[in-house]
Amino acid sequence: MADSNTSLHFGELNSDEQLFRMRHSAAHILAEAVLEMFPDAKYAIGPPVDDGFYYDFELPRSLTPEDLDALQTRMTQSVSANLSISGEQISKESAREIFINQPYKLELIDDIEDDTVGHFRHGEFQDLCRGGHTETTGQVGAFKLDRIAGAYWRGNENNTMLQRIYGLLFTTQDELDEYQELREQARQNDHRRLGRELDLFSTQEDYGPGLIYWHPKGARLRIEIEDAWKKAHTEGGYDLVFTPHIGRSTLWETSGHLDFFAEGMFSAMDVDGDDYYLKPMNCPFHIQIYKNTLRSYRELPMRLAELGTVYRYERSGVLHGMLRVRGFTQDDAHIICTPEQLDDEVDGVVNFVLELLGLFNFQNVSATLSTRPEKAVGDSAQWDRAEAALKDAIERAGLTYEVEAGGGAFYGPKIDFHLTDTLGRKWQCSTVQFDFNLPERFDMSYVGEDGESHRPFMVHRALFGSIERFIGILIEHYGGAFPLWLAPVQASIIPIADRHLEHAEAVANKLKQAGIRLTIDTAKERMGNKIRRAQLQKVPYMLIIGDREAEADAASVRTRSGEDLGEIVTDNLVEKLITEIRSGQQNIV
RNA sequence: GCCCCCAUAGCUCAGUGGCAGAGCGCGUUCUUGGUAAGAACGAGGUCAUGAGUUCAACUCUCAUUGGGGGCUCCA
Repeated sequence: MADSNTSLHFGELNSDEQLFRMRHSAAHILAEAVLEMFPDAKYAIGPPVDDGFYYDFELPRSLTPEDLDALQTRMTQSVSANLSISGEQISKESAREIFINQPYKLELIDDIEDDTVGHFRHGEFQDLCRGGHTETTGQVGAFKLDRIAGAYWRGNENNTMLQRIYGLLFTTQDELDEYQELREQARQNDHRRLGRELDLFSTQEDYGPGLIYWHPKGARLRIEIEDAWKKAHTEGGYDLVFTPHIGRSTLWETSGHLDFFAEGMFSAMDVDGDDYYLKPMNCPFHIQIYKNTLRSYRELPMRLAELGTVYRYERSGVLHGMLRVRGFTQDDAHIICTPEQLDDEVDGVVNFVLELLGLFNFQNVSATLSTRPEKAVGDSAQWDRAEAALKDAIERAGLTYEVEAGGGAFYGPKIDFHLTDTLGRKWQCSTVQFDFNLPERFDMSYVGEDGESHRPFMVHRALFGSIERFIGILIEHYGGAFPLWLAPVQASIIPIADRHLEHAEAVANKLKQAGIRLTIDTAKERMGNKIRRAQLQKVPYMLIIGDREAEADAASVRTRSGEDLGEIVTDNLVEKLITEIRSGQQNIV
């Protein structure tokens, strides 16, 4: 446990540490304000976070937004008083006396292993705390209480639900304002908003939450992505398959899903007296394809890939746009291989992930390696082997990664790759998971060089994770302004007057023959308005057709970034667009 | 699932215990134009659903459904 912070001065601190202390002190000041407002409040914990701080409380009533304003005002008073913040180590006994009426603090004290605990105070306020504070309450910078949320005590859903107050805090008011401004801009890129504005997808709230309807433009985006995926997989040595959407209960009994994943599955449907289930995963089906005949080591590695649509019962509170849904399509594949092939296969998958994400210009991909949990199937030698294969692959690829010790599934270790949405929330997309369970349960085998039967290794992997989630993130990533090859509408042809329609159609035909997706805006509107409409739809190119262009068999080209490329002869325009489309697609492999 | 908030036109949102509103979008007509909004007129609503309180409920209360922010979960 850290001791008092008073020996350090701000000048010696790097700014991260300084900000951390400001946020931590602000949390204390918040707790002080809450205790003034509610003398009976029970206060729990209040750490700094990425954009500020929070503190959890048990209160006699629910907080309202007005309460936040009042609390903010009280906090400001404490800041103005510029009280000195001091800390010391005290015995657990004296701590228990101080916090005699604070059950959460007492629980924390009990769990601290040292003989002494940290005790911090400013003015009348005191808190159990390991330290890391500013010297006075006047040094906390610019803050704004932001929102109220619920949070379980110690993150356990069996415990009391506390009220959490989040505050934003930055060194200066300018930085705080800037952060709030940026956050507001980020909201403009929310995929749910853009999905509606750009007519990409919808959910039908009356007819089942968490189910995505792909509108023509969203479907086009998806088709382009799936086509690229299929091409890359075919070239990458995968075999594409299709499997059923439902299976008899016997399949799910063998796979263990009815034992371990029943809560995540939709209820059974009766078919001729048997229970059938919608698939929550594709694995058991791919395994059937493998097991359909006796396999030789010569056939391995076998890589079976499918854009497999699965349905999972997700609890209502977790659904979120396209990012967490109840029906989604995994770009799933199962690699079945010999132990000798393992390292190459894992390398191949990790590189494939990076190539595919590279196609969409995702930067700063971070990985998590999750290792053996306490309850696990398979022997430890296998686990060691698999974990080493994953770790080596990730290091050879030069990725930064975190290790989540014990975070693996009971059936095998895994690597996850996370992408970040517009509001900074991380979502698991790509994943590479070993499975020591299903090969056993389904008694998978191959005949080795030695003529004996062997158990193969099996790796689950998904590059996008789910098409829905990936495209949701992708919409935010591009802010709806997709690169030309992905744009649902690549060009909008804008005739200036009705007499230019004929040439507009001639240009359209040439572009269409080259496979370019376009619309002709024939509305009885001014050109300026048509440009505006195309602009709002984030159409990459606007092709203006007037007298001059009709004369020259050309179009005046405007980009959605507002650039005027001037008049381009139609044939050259086709060439230009095709080149740009191909270069976008060929970012891959 | 849990805590809090929310639900009014296709969208974004005002509003009141006593006749339902705006902007955008949509339709019609006029306008035929040169790089982000031409004009006029018009159509759109069981104010999410169900119960309750009231002379009277879109408005207050409760429940349900759905949405949002978190928490938990995501073998």
